[in-house]
Amino acid sequence: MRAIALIDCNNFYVSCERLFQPGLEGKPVVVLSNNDGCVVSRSQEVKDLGLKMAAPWFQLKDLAKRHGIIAFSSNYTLYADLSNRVMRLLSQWSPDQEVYSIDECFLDLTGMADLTQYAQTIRSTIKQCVGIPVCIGIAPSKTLAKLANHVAKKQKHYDSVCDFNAMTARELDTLLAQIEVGEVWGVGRRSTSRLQGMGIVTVLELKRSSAKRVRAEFGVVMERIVAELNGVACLELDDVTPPRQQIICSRSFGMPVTLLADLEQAVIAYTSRAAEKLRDQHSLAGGIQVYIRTNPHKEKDPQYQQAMLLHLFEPTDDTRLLCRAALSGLQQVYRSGYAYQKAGVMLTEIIAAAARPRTLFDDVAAQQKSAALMETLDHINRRMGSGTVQLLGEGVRKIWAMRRGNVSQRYTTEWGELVVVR
DNA sequence: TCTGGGGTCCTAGGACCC
DNA sequence: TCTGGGGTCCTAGGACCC
Repeated sequence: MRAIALIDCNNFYVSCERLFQPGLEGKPVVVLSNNDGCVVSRSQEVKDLGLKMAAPWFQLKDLAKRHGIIAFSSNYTLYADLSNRVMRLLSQWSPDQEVYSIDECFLDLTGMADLTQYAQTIRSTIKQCVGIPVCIGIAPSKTLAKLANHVAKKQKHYDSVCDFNAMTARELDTLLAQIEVGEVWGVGRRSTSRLQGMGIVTVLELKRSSAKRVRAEFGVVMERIVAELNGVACLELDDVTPPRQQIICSRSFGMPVTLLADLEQAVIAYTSRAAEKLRDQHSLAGGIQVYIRTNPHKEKDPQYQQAMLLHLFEPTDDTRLLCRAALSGLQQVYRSGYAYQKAGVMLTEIIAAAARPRTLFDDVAAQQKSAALMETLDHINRRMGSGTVQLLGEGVRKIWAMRRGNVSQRYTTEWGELVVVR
């Protein structure tokens, strides 16, 4: 039988913070989104308090004070590094790995003997070598593996590993009858309430529903989910990550921004980040979209949002050319008299750098100069830290920069921020 | 009275995920 | 005062073509 494992780090960002401050073990801890906006990771103690995922932090401050909740700003440099360590280690247990997100991956364990024991070994090795606790679900399809992982997390007697393949069909169905349909991977809020309206409330009911009816009501995506619940693997492991088809960099500002000059700085900064990602995957972009918006939560304020897509003369990965286009778009959508809360850029029409279309009019010398300059820029910033060299247009004062009230150190990637042991 | 059929490409919007 | 960021896939509808 096919055996697909889903390994998921427990409260990943919180676990990363605790790793370097072990005194926080057992205490309620949250990690906040950019700008300290929402709660994006909660320790078990915080979940037990009933605090919801993605809740706005400013509404919770009183509650947090009462319960002594410790809040961290997000530190993606740290999380990405620890994630890489976990993933690299996990890749040793199977030739077939799909890194699905920063804190979870699929492994194909088909053919391995004694899977529960095998998974326990994986778990304890990750804990010992990196220090991050994980849960593991095993099943014949990805969708079921996600569910098995959910069970491993919620039902303590499974000891963090749940293998559906080791159960009888009847045992599995009994378990599925206890889980709400909204827990299924790919069934979001909208579909949940529509399914409930059709009388499909539990996972077992969805599993047993008619494929034809589901297809007619919801389309092929839901039809596939039902097949996967029945143990028919429709989704393969993607072990090579294809290059992104779009690259987005957008951010809310630390304070409302009204001046075009400040928006220009932000747009140059975001375009620069996006262009770095573009070059990282050896691609060129043929288009760039820029957008700005006011704060939709402030209903009393005048609202405005506008986006503009610009097509470049030819595909490029040169930060300067992308910025020039982005700025021209920004100047066209900008209206004075609004308090802007967010800006963003999106690179589109992405192609492989190797597939750059050649024309009679190519200025090869200019292209080579551009490539050399971008390579040097990236090299310095990789070596000396991001932002060491930047376009002057990004500005220095940066009043729009995001708030990060309590960010931890980059313990694993900066010499100056290593842990100090007394 | 009656106005083809089939295909592609693009865009916008919806839904979902972490 | 204060509400994240980055991505994918699917569908419907319009434009256009032969």
